[in-house]
Amino acid sequence: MICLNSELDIPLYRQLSTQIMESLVRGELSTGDTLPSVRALAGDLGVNMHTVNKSYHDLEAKGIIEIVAKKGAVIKAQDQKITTQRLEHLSSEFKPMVVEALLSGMDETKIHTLITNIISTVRED
Amino acid sequence: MICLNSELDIPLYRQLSTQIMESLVRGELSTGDTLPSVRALAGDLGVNMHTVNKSYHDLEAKGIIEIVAKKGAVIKAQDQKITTQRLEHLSSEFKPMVVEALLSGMDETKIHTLITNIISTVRED
DNA sequence: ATTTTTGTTCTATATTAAGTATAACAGATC
DNA sequence: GATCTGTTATACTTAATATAGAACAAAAAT
Repeated sequence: MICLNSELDIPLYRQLSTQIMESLVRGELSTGDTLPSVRALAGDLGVNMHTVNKSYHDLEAKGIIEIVAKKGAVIKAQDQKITTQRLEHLSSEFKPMVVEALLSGMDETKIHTLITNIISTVRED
Repeated sequence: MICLNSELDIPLYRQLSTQIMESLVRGELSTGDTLPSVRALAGDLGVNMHTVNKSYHDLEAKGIIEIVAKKGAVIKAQDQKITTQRLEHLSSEFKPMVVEALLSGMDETKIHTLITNIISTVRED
């Protein structure tokens, strides 16, 4: 179940993108599945059509879904090869947080444990 | 050496905060050290005084420095105890990236390796 | 004691991101 | 043919980011 919170300082369209990606990780969504229409989902979530549309295009830019004009959005098959470019992108996004964690007094082992716990909660929730 | 890039879609004040935190991790800055005045650093970096000021207050909010009015900004001693609250905050910030990494085809082991590499580059650079 | 430097505060402006709102278009579906 | 679809366009609001200039009062330097 998707649940958005406008009180958070995370944009609604990004909350939606993340939660759809989490559903994919959990296996609640699989390759070939069709996402609801932007109007239908916007109605369900109580947000504007354009907010959902932006999220879908966000997911398309990430290579997660494919939007077929005037038909709908379909989950794409995930590449199992990680490109060097993609790895560098992920690295630059992780870096500021790793620095923050280190300054909070966490060592490498504790950060690994944190990551492991996050993976567990994403898979179980 | 601090280097800002206005072409990136990361705010200048946040780039500055992160790079100061990296200097701390590397040991180039230590508890008790004084940061340059907001005007001096702004002049060196070619940005506005208020941008540096915002970064300093960002670091103060994170508990990294202490700003003494009309004197300067000093590096605070870092807490070595991680509160549950802080851990949950870090967890919620890491989560969207962990999900992205998983969908990129990375498994838990590969994410751990990525984190290890990031820590190495931050400490050596 | 005067000057300079300091962080702070205020006003102002410009740009961009985020979100909502409405409308119209044209292809796909029923 | 009517409905649903993603798309596109315009318009508006709010907030974040960044720059700019000015003024204030306390600290530091001379």
